[in-house]
Formats: sequence, structure tokens, C-alpha cells
Amino acid sequence: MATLMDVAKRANVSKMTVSRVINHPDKVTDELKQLVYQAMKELDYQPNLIAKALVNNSTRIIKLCILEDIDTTEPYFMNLMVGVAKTLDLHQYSLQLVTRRNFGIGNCDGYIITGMRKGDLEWVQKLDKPVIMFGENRYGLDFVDTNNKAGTYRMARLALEKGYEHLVYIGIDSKESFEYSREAGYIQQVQENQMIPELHRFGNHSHLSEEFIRSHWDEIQQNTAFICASDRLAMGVERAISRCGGKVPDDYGVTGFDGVFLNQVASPKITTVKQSIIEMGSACGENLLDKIKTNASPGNLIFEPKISLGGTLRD
Amino acid sequence: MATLMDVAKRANVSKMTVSRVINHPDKVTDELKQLVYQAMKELDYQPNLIAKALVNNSTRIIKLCILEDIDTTEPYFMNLMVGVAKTLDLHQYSLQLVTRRNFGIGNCDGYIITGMRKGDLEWVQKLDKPVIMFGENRYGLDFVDTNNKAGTYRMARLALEKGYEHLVYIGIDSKESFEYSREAGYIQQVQENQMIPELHRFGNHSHLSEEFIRSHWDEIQQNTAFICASDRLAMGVERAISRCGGKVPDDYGVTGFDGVFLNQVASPKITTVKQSIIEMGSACGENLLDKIKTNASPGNLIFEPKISLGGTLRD
DNA sequence: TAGAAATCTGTTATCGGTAACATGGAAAGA
DNA sequence: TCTTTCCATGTTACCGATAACAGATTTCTA
Repeated sequence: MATLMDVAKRANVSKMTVSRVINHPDKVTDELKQLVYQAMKELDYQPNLIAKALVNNSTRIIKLCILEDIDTTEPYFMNLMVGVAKTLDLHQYSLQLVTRRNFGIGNCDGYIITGMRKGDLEWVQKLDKPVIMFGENRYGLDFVDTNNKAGTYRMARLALEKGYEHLVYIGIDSKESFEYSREAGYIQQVQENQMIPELHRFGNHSHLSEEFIRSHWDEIQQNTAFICASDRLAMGVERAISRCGGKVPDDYGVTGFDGVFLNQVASPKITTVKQSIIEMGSACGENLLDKIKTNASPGNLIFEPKISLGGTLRD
Repeated sequence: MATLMDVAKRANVSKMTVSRVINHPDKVTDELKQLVYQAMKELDYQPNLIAKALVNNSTRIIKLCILEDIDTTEPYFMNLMVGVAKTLDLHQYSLQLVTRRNFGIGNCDGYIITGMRKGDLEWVQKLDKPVIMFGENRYGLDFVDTNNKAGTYRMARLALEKGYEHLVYIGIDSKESFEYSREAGYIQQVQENQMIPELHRFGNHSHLSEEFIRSHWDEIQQNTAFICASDRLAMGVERAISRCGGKVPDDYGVTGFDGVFLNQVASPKITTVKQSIIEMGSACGENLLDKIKTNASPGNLIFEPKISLGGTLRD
């Protein structure tokens, strides 16, 4: 591997000049710059990031903190992780996965945090390294998220356009901001159409929504579409309808939210609000590295969700 | 952050002595060692891995090469990645995900490779850094894998014990070693019971196995158990039987292989040969780091699979 | 045109460790 | 007792980069 020194020798300049060409090119004459560029190309020079890290006294480690108490085998978080890892690796940063328990251990250059609750606000604000949140929040912390409200709003409209006459919302029993936003999107669409909102909330497990539908099957009107806050819940609803003898999508519609793997393995596939989790993870990484480099707040980044058509809304 | 120097000063010794206490403790008297340990504890000394990496001229980067042409959203590979990442992060190594395309780019300290085909053998053997394969191979390259043969062998026996009279194998249409081993396990069990093996192979997609079962429904005998080489295939089989009016598990049995998420979302859940992909990924990492450190081949590591009971074999 | 200011380039010290060599005192051999 | 060997420790140089300072030109100003 060629070093700064090798390049310097070949270009007949000092190490420092080479370093300047890389970091402060305006402080070097064009003539020397050309020589140095030439030498770098000939030697295929790649800067040694470890040496750089040493002088900057950085760790090149980013901590990804998943504060929710969740199974790491869940594809949703894996996708997030892959997205983050992709970007970090590109910049030769290392990703460290941490939870509540092992949070404080070891140094790092920045944090990506998801699943924050109110009680966490205090210590999150005290962190002395740059932070990006994954998931909207109302505390002014920089975040990356999907436009949750727009997601359910548009999905609800789509269901109406497809001719379903009743819209029931099946939500997640959680106090997090994203859930409020999804509910708000549904409610707005329903109210704009002079309908009365009907919301139910459960823990995010398919068997809970399934059980609910089965036990209330008699009260459910034909031509209802269920706007669900997750693909898990949608999967349960779909299964329940099917087992109760209902027809999806002809007599009942079902829509999900997330679009991470689960929607594809259901049968028929779930029409869902697709979040590009991997891309969002990458964006978290980009924003964080930016924040580390420039020391300036990148603000919020909101991804517009796309509707991924499956077979749970009629055509 | 306390440095070697800080510790040295507090213990009234030279930097070198502190370094020796850490790396060659036998070359330092007990008396000094005590002083140094004391000082390290008082200052909560953590060695700076970046500085270490610089002198060793290492990158602290490990490349995970997924040579199969596969969707990265697949939970299987994500689990592998998480497992690897877990271990590497513990040792402050960085994980880089590479494919065929970007393989050669950039330096690293070692490789974890999965999905190797015959044609890859040549360049894999030429790599100048330590390598661990994920997935069995017959070329003498160190690997970590599940005992594939034992998996199908035991699963087939279980199906027989549950009273299914016919065993049909639904395999993956691939020339990789793991598939041969799974087939071998099934065949051995079947032959030990004086039965005649029946194997079918498809690309690893649920709709392919589903289509096969549906189109051959008339020829399928009651009380058959399908031993599938993946949960995907099993899912397709399960769905087909259900749609053709068959009863799982009463009249037909279905078993899968992998146990990574998919088996849990099917309904009923698939009885499957569970591979601990995350642990295996961790093991790949451990073995590779070991190999890097000691420069000695760790040999192969074979995980015994466990049968994860779902509802697709009768009780 | 002398002297000051600005511009460019090189030298030195530094980040936090480790290897290789140097030193000084104790144990061993003559 | 005097050398030789050994062992524990310290000194120096180095890994590959960068910041701060120093020196050499050039340009500008009076």
C-alpha cells in the first residue's frame, strides 16, 4: 500500500504538500498539485484512514441504539441496520449495535437512536456526540422518518376510490409519535369524506388483530376496508377474514404499513404503505456523518412513502 | 480518555512497561505489574485500538462476501450479517458487505464468504488474508455450517414417528453442497426404513412448490409428509395443500428448513429444522478473528440443528 | 527600490501505541 | 574476585497521517 511518503518522494515534494493537496488544495500551486495528482494516480494511493483517525482522535465507530424491546431477528430492524451499515462501511466507519443495557460501554463518534420514549429525552440530550434519531419526534432532535400521516391518508383514499364504503383503522397500542401520525392521516381522510372514524388498537402481533376480527365478525359490515398500522396487524386481519369465510379483496379490503418482507409472504400479498427502510437507514448514516464532519445540524429528512400494491384491495 | 502515558506516569514507570504488562506480562516483575494494574484501574484505562491498528498496519475491516445473487432484504442473510456484526463490533472491527461486483475494492484484514461456487475456488484460494466460509464445502476451506444431513435425517424420522406413511422430498434446484447433504439425510432415513425416495427440486420460491403440489394434487397420496429443503418451499406446499382442500397436519405433513422468521409467520407455523444463523454468523466472526490473531487454521465448526415444532406435523 | 506583507513549501512535533535496541544491576561461572 | 550472561526496565524510532511553526519566495507598498 502506497503511503503519503511514497507519493511525496515520487512527486519530489514533502509529505506535507501531499497532505495539503488532499485537505487544503487551495494552498498549493497548480503546478505541484498536478505532480502530486499524477504520483497519486501512478501509485494508486489510498489514504490510510486508521492513521487519520489517530490524529483526529476519533474512533470511527457509530452506535446504533435500538431502545425498543424487540427481537433483533425482526426484518424491520435488520433492514435499518443494513441501511446504516451500507453507508458507514462506505466511509469505513464501524457500526456498533447497542441496547439499553450496554449503552454506556465504550467510545464512539456518534449515535443513531430509534425507539426513544419520553423518559429517554434527558440523557439523549446530554450526549456529547452528534445524534440522529430514526423515527419522528417532537423534541427538536434531528430525525429521519417516513411521512407517516401522508401514508395512511393516501392509503385510506385509495381504499375509498376502490369502492369500499367503510374504513376501520387497526392501530398499534403505543404512545409513539409515528402511531399518532398514522392515526391522524386516517382520521383526516375519513373526516374529509364525512365518515365517522373507528379505531382499534392492539400490541403489534398478528394474532391479536386476528382474534379481534374473529370475535367481532358478526358486527363487521360488508365492504369494509381495514387500514392497519403495520403489516403484522394486516396479516392477522387478512387471515381472520379468510377463516371467517370473508373474501379479500372482493368483500373486504386490508392494507398494511411497512412493506418489509411480511407483506410479500402473505397470500394474497398485502397492499401496503411501503417505507424504504434500507434507504432511510442509509440516510441516517449520511446525515450523521455529515453532522460529525461539519458540526452542523442537518435538520429532518422525511421520506414520502409509496403505496405497494398487493392483492388485498380490489382492482 | 486515559492513555498509556497517563498510566505510566501514575505508576512511575515508562510507557513501555505498561505496554508490556498488557502484551507480554511474563516479562515484567510482579511488583511493577501490581502498580500498573492499580494505575490502570484508577484511570479506567482502555487501550486505543486505532493506535494499535496503526502500528500493526491493519485495517480492522472484515469483508462479508455474499456471492449468491440474492435480495439483501432476505432475513436469512440479514441474520447472518447481524451475527457477524455482533462479534466484530465486540472486537471493534468493522464489517463491510461486498458482492461479486465490488469485491476487490479496498483493503481488509480477512474475509467471510458465503455462496461460493466451483468457479470461485481459484481466486478464493489466492486471497492473501484469512478466510472463513459460511456453508460447507469440500475443498478444505475452513467453514462454519449446520449439520445439514443430520437435519433432514432427523426431521424425516420425526415425520415417520408421527405416523406419516409416505415421505416426499422437496428440494432446492442448486448444485451447492448443503443441498446434497440435505438430500442425503432424507435418503438415508428413507432407505433405512425400506422406503423408496421421491425427490423434486425447484428454485427456492414458495410459488414454485405451491404450483407443483396443485398441479399434481391427484397423484399425491394421503398421509404424506413433505420434507422441504427450505421454509419457503414448505410455505408453498402448505398453502397448496390447504387450497386443494387437504388438511395440515392431519392428512398431510410439511416440514421446512432454516427457521428464520418465515416459519413463524406461516399459519399454522412450520415445523422446521432450525439453524441458529445469528450464532453461526458470530462463530464465523470468532473463528476469523482467531485465525487473524494466531495465524492458525481453526478447522470446521458444525452446528447441530434443532427441530423447531410448529403445527405442520401432527402431534 | 527597500522593507513589509502575503504566499507557498518544508520541518518538527504529535496522536497512542509497539518493536528493536540500549542500559544497568544481579546471578552465574571461572 | 572478575568476567560473562541474563533479566528487567528504559530509550529511541516508527506506523501514516496532520497541525503549528519556520523559512524561502514573491508581491505589494511607500
